[in-house]
Amino acid sequence: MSETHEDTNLAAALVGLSHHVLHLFADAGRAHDLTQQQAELVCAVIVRGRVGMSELGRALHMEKSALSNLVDRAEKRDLVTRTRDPHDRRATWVELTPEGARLAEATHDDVTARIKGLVEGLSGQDRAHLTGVLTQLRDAAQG
Amino acid sequence: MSETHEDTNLAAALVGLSHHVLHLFADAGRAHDLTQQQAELVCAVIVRGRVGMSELGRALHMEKSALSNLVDRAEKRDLVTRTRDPHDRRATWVELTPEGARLAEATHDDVTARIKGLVEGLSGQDRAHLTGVLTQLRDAAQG
DNA sequence: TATTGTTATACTCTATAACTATA
DNA sequence: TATAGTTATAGAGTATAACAATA
Repeated sequence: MSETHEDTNLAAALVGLSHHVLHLFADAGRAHDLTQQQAELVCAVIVRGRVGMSELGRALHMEKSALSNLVDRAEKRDLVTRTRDPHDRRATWVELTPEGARLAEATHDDVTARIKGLVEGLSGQDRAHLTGVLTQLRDAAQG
Repeated sequence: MSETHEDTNLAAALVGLSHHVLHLFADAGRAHDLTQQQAELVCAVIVRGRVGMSELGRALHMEKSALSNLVDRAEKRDLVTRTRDPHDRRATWVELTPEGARLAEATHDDVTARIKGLVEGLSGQDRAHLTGVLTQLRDAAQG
């Protein structure tokens, strides 16, 4: 197999797997009456503790206006709260409510468990290697 | 690092990377005035040649009604056509129009190129290993 | 009866651009 | 001037359920 052809296979496998992984948020969220985007939002907040709108936009790859709307709806559903940063009054911090934290934890655990189930067919060596490579790729992508 | 902790890292890296990969469709599509979902649709069709609604729904992880709406809009924009299967008149085949095929090829090439750019920092050995593992995971996920 | 797909309804999500407030 | 975020508008995407047609 040529290198180019193999890269094409790599790309196809990565795209198919990415679809599957993000769909896990839809599945896990549905169990708690959260949309996929709401599930991604609360999981992104819980792993960061407290997070600004800009960082959240980068993490979720959303325009600031789309994120503002998403946070609006999440706030109405008592999942998150907004607070102003007193040191830079332009900035907003997003935090989970107790209810949001409860759903976020359940959803995050569910997604993580599903991913663990997905990779359990791999050898420990393959998993360790995969973790290193994926981390490197993700950091390169976000860098 | 414990195995459990390492699996958590694996899950986090996979989620972050999946976000990035699917966002490539949004970027690549925008260059041709396609939404992310339209870009995913025409790319899914071009790699399959001609495809039924059910298979498309599985590939894109969409409910049949959502897919029906997406294909409606794509048909209005002259990206795809629907034809009835004469052997099973319940079934519908989706094909690309010449215009749809042109945009699909450009978008697919663009996404593939971006993914190749992403993995070019890896050694040939790491890439080959990654291709094997990702293919295995994708097939397990879709199986 | 089961399957394939569409339609109806009511939301949620998103992009673009114009806007406010703060730095 | 630049940055952080919101609002307005209009359209795209989605889930649920009810529906029609075919197998």
